[in-house]
Amino acid sequence: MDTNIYEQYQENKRFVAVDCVIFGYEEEQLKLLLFQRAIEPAKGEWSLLGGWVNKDESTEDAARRVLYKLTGLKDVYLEQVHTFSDPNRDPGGSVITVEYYALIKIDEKASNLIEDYGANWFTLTEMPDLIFDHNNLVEKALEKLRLRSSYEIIGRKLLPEKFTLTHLRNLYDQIFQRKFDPGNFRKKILSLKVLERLEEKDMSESKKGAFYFKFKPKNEGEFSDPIFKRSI
Amino acid sequence: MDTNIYEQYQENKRFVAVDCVIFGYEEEQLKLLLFQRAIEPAKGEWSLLGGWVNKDESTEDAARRVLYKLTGLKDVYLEQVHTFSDPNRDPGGSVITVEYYALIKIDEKASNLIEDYGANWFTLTEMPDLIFDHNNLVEKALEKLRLRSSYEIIGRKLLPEKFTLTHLRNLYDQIFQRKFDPGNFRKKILSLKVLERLEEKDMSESKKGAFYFKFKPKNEGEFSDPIFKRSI
DNA sequence: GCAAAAGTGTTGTAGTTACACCCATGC
DNA sequence: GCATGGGTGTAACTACAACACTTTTGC
Repeated sequence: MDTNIYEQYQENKRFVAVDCVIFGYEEEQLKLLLFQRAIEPAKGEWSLLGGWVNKDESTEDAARRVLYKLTGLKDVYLEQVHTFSDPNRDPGGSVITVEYYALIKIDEKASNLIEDYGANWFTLTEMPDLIFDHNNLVEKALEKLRLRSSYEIIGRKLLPEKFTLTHLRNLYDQIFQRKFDPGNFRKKILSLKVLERLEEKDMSESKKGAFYFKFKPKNEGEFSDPIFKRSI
Repeated sequence: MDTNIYEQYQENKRFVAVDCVIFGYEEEQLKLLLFQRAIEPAKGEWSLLGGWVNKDESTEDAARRVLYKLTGLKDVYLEQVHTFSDPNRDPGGSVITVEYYALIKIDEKASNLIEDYGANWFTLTEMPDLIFDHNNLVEKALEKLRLRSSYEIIGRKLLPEKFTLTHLRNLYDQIFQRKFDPGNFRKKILSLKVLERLEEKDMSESKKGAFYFKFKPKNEGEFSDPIFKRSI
């Protein structure tokens, strides 16, 4: 964009950043990707992945740009969470940040890149304290993820191609930090008819073996029923 | 704030605005307050109430500031909706806008001030087309209002001090754009025990008369049950 | 045969819907 | 007395939770 007729209001232009809460699923654990901050203030302390929103760039594009640089991944699921703008939230200066959460499949390509940035995966219970208001941001992202997970089965972007219902239940146990009843969870999920059973079994977890499932292709514009109809 | 160690990144500072979707309840109708835009581009066309976010001001403070200037009201209910940042959303230049919705009680003081600004109340069905992406913003705000209204009784900030259950139901009918069953709605609302029945009746709507109710004072930190436990 | 996870069935409860029905009163 | 909104009652349905039970198979 070349012209901007608002240039007369120049002096109240603001720093705008994005922060990403990155969720991944590895070793049957829901994990969070955290970084050691590269610039002052609080250099070296743990934080979310952040970056400036460039001139003439949308915040979502900015989030995708920093995520791509970091993981090499392009098809990342992103959802906007909230915008934080307290002028004192960042001791380095007044910065407005737009928060997103991202769901990514952890694979080796991504992992190698990630390591180069001194980043680390943490479980929700083992994560360190974060800088500024980032602990709040994580809490907000979790709330949003829970809301989303109660409207649709969220595993599509987190789980591998094929997975057992125990894997999926385990993911939900961790998102909601509670134990779902195995029988009830199975019936609920299968009643939604968004999964397709493969003929192959995972024999690693039990003698009997558990059937693998995969997501049916998602028809454009189609919405599944909410997973939990009650007391969201 | 005096120091800002980010000044080196100066050139990607951004214009940040707030836009407010203002809901009010008047003549038994849920209404939206719209404005004729005062500056170019699209000067004179209908839009939401907007304003710049000043240097070292939070977006919520900015929203309260523009609302106060407009209505003289200080205790406005505000909820952040979403942040829009497509560089082409505003033909005048690249502007990031943080959207809030506001619930206000329409009274005379406020009305007078509002009129001075060439603003007008519209019902959802009669509102004109809005500039830029503001139609989308209204839709988003409505979704958020519906979500909120299904978690708690929203009337506190919209209805007058005393009101009948028919008034409240009528408000909900309009928020959700559907008809609630009078009997079921009554039982549901009363079971939440957040309303107190007054001894006075409203005789204007029926021969029998309908009892007025008012909200019980809200205890700090107390959350009411979700209103609809099923299928939000 | 037994442990252990996979998978199925059963029962009770509570939120919700649809709708019938009574109440009070101004016309 | 009857129309009208106010207000109460009830039966059917459904989602859900709790939990008992069966299946399979490696050890």
